[in-house]
Amino acid sequence: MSRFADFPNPTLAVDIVALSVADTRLHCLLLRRDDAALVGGDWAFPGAVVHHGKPVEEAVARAAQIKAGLGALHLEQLATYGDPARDPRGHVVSVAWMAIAPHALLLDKVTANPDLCLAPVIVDWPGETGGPAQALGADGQPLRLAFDHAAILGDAVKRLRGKIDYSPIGFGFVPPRFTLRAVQEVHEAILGRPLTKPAFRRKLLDRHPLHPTGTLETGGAFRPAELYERDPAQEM
Amino acid sequence: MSRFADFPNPTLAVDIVALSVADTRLHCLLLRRDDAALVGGDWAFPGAVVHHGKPVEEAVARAAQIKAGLGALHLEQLATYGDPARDPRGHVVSVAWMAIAPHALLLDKVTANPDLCLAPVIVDWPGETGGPAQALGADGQPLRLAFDHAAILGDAVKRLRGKIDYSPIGFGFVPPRFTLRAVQEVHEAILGRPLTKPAFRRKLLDRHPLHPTGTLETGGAFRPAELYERDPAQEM
DNA sequence: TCAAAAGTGTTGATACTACACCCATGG
DNA sequence: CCATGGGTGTAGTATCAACACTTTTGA
Repeated sequence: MSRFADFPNPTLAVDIVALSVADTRLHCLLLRRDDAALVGGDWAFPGAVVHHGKPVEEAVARAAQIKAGLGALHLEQLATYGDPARDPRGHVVSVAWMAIAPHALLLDKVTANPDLCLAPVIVDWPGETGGPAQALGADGQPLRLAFDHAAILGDAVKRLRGKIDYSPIGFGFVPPRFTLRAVQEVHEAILGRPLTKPAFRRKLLDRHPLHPTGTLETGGAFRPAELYERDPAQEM
Repeated sequence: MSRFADFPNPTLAVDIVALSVADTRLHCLLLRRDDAALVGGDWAFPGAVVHHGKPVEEAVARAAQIKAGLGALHLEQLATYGDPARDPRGHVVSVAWMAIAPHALLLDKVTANPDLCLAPVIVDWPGETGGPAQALGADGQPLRLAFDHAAILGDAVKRLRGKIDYSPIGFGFVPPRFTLRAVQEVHEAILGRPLTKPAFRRKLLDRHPLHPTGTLETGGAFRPAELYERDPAQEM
């Protein structure tokens, strides 16, 4: 390490793109910035600096748990963003991570912390083209995101769209017991288009080992749907 | 940046996984290490340290061009590896990049630099399971790779296998004018299994805008194949 | 004219979509 | 018994893999 100390080093950080689905729409967790004028936006993803000698995952845990209050959830590395101009305060290279959680879990943290918000996510581009994404405020207007976080958000959506079909990642958005309709809403929110119910049900049931629990949804009007759960041996 | 200078920082570096296909087998470019005892292996991917204020891509260019002599080729970020123990000399977080090139291009660099080699790549795991990969020496025995480079190599192959079907990335392994058979060999090398010719031809021609050039392959015995080229407007 | 590889046509199986339909429940 | 969403059956279509076949060249 003596050899490396000679080089002037960029700072290394992580940013957490925490996502959930509600009302057939993707939402992301954002943290209010005091220094909006300095960092070029009012809102940003929760982040943390990587410390020397500690795993990158330690910074991820710090950003996700302490700053945003998240517990155990699905975490996946997205990409690393290294433009020297991305942070006006200095050269900060950031490893972006995507966190997937049921909406209620993120909502709890938002109500507990007034500096957090859960903003609906909008993408302009169709399919898997790629590009930046927007987060909407309570008034329906796009929020000003700091740094390159609009681009990171777009990359997160692109990653999700690319793997939602074949991977079990969609189950990260629903509680351990869920209706098939809830999973369908997750897929519709991510893909940004409606799906046909019978086709979706069948694909889901033969692609993933799901068990009907026998218990039914409660609280809804009309016929209650059956609750399913994933095979506990399966991982993301 | 004054705020960030307080934190002790890991060193940030890049590693280049340069890949090509020959003899229906994937090959990777490796650099001989003088310090094999220190870094835990005789061979490693070419790398470079990221300098403060310079884009990460600048380090990629340095690692790819100066150390390995590569020119313009397809580059794609793989992932970032941050285990504090991955480099015995100190905490070095590395952003791994995949470089795709025609085999002849890498072979030229290897013959020009005796510290480089182009090693066949072997994976134990089937399909898209994932896991570490091995690079073979001239004697057919696995080479000792430094750091976590066996895991990085495995991740590179996994990425390739995941996107070779729908993405045009396979064309990065062949020259601008190529036979369809050459592209098929690339796909077979990446997937690790034989493909049927008619199905492959049709899928390739449907999915990508390819133009027959009218000129034929030369130098082969038997019937020469037609040379195709990609639509110049298309990008990776 | 023969061997080997280029390139094409056809068929059978599979997967997916779309539509129609039945079921169960609260009011 | 009616409106509404849960859940299933069926048929048409597009996709894909395997096989057989024809074509073209060098020796």
